[in-house]
Amino acid sequence: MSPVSQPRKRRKEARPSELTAAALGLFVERGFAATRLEDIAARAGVSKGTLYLYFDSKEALFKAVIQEGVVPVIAENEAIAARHSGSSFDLLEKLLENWWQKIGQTDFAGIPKLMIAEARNFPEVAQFYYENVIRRAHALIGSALERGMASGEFRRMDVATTIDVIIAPILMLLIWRFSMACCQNHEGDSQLYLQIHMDLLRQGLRASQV
Amino acid sequence: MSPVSQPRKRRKEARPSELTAAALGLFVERGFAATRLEDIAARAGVSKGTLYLYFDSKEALFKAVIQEGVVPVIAENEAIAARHSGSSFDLLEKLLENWWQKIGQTDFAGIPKLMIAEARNFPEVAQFYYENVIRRAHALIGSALERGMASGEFRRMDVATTIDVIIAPILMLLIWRFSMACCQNHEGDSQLYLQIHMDLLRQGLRASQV
Amino acid sequence: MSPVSQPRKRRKEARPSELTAAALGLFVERGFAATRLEDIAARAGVSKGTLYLYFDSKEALFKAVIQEGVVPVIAENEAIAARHSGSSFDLLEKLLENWWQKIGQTDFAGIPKLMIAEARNFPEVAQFYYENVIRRAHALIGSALERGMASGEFRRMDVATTIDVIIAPILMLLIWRFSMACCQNHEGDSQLYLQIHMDLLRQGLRASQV
Amino acid sequence: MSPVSQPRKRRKEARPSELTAAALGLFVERGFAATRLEDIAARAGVSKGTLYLYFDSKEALFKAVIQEGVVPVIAENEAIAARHSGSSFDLLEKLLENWWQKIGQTDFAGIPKLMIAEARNFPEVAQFYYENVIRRAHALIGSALERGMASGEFRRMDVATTIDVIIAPILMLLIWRFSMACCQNHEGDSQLYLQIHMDLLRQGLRASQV
DNA sequence: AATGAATGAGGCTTCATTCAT
DNA sequence: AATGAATGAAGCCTCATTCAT
Repeated sequence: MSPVSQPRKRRKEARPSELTAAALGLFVERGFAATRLEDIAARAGVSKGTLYLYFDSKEALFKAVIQEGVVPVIAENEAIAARHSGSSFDLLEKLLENWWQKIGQTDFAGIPKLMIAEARNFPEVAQFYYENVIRRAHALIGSALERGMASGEFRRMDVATTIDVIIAPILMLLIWRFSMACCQNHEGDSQLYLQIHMDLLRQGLRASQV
Repeated sequence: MSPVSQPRKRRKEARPSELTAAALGLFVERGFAATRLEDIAARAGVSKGTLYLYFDSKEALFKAVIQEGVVPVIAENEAIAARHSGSSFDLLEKLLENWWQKIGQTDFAGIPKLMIAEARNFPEVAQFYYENVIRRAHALIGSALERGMASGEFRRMDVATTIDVIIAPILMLLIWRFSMACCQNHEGDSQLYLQIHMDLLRQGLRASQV
Repeated sequence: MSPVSQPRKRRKEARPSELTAAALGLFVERGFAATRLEDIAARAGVSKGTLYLYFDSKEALFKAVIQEGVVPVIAENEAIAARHSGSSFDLLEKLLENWWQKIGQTDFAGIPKLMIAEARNFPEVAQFYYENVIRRAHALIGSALERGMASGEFRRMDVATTIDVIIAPILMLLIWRFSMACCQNHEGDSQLYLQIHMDLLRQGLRASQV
Repeated sequence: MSPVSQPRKRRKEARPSELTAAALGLFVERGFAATRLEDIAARAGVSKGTLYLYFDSKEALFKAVIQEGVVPVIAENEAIAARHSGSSFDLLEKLLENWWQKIGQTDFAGIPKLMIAEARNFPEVAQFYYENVIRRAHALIGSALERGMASGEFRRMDVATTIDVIIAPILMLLIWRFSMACCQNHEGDSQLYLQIHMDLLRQGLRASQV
């Protein structure tokens, strides 16, 4: 209860996320199989055995990494959509902006690459991620598109597939950053990339003015 | 000299690509580190040791897989672009069509996912892939965009970044197929997906009609 | 802090030499290449993996075996020579006696056979052994011979080559013990062997009395 | 029967010894276990499979190497001893001279090192070598010593052990050449070495005058 | 007789996991 | 709670041996 004991306690409670953070970094960098628990422990500043105090196995650690990666940004965006009143395209931009703040510019940005690389090795985890992130994100975009079509702002389209096409460049931005980006000698400008994506969509989705 | 002696020789020459084909399949499915050479050998119908008659190591096999994945479809597309005379958007569609035939519907479709998952573990291979595939593909799209801007068909844009945005959904189509696709209960319709992508682009790239 | 915690630590420190001892025995018996790490581990009462906690590789273990085999007997003999005051032949006998006590009758006796069998496969190790053992031993014998020649006790001779001839039977005694000795049905009497060697030398080195 | 067919036939008959010669060289250089049959085949200028036309296994090849190494020099020396009429020391010198010509300066010189290194792995081969080479060589030296003692030329001695001491430097000369010799920067002078050995023996074996 | 492609047992090495401290 | 020494299963790779040509 003394102030001295606080850092210790906070430390203890913070441990799991310190460990998953270290694990996420290495899993993204090298892949699940090629990452050694010893390296994760070293990066987190603990010993190998300590990992087993918090996670039953390497696989359990992986699951925790992904589950922790499902941050409440989806819920946030659902709330944003719920109270949005402007144009549908504005909504899409707001959602993207929030995603960019909460995911794209944080360590969680590595999750998509990791999940894609390991989906087939961990089908249940992939399923979990799909249900809790992808499906909800799709629904979110989908309702924005439906809303825009209903109002006449967007042209008619196959919504389900259009969602995939819209999301693809956004995911790819992150995937690229954690894979081939090192091969490019020029820095990619994420802001510009996202802006161009939205520019294309603004015009591409618009109901043709006759 | 006799035709009888051929099968042996033909086998010898055909082996490497039989092996890389098997390896590609498993690398895409499980990742490089999680794939056992024994499984690759089994899939190719040979023994473990046989792999070493053709490749020095697992890593060398990986390199061969990627290098063999650089099929001449790029050159083909360069030729298509060179002799194209219609609208620039038509050119983009032709290039996509050929890519879909030669890559998207073949075993090579797995290469992008594999390369993305392993890029950081094999920087030289990634560099090779970048130089020989990505850079040339970018140049190809880029010249089509420039051509369309020059003719007034396309609106003005930051070409370099727009290329990335345009390519992203195409790459993502393949990446998805070899990763999260298994989580979806509905079949993805690739044709529809590509068509929608092109629809969005057709309208999105068009110079605004006053 | 408690004495109870000691055994673990003591073990940790004692391990390397337990392992090299086991390795020496098997390397001498079967040769480096024909010895399996698993057998070394078994002889030392540990598991295969434990070896790698202390040595990076089989080759590193070999090096350690040799380096540990360079016991300070040479230094001891150098000290003996430095303070010797009797006849030069007496000195040779003292050196031999000490060598016999500290090397010939211990596990280190196997080193010469091992080193000879593997010298060409491990040139750097051989070089190390040569510099730290052989060269110093030669210098030691050499100075005894010079001393004896100077005093008139020994006849004139080509010292460098004579050293080799003198050492040969001593090395051979050990080499034989770890190789062909098993083919003989009679026990070799090392004491007698060494005594006869010295007898031949006593008379063979003596300056002719005219 | 045509002259043209001769080289072929000679070739065929010569094969086994070409193969054992290549094998001896590599066995001596690297040891039995560390030598690959492929390298032996390559050195002999044949393919790996060809070895199995002449030898059942790697071990059989090793046996053949040793057996072929038991050249009739022993028989020769036995004949020399039988017809010798001069001093006993002269006989020892003659035997050594012949050995030096027929073994010491030929490829067979590597046999002792090889046999010593592998004796414990191939006890039957070692036994064979012991019976057919070592025992007979010992008997030869032994009878010369007995002869010299009987005539009063040599002093009294334990013959069996003295033989070992006498032979040791001779064996060591060869063993050294194929092991540690590479560590010395100066060339060893074998002639001088053998001469010094005999000088020591001449004086060392002599019956004390007076 | 000769080849060399193919095999698969076996060894070195790694690393997830356990457990005594 | 934390450590890190120890384990042993498993994978990469080698190479003696076989066999179709």
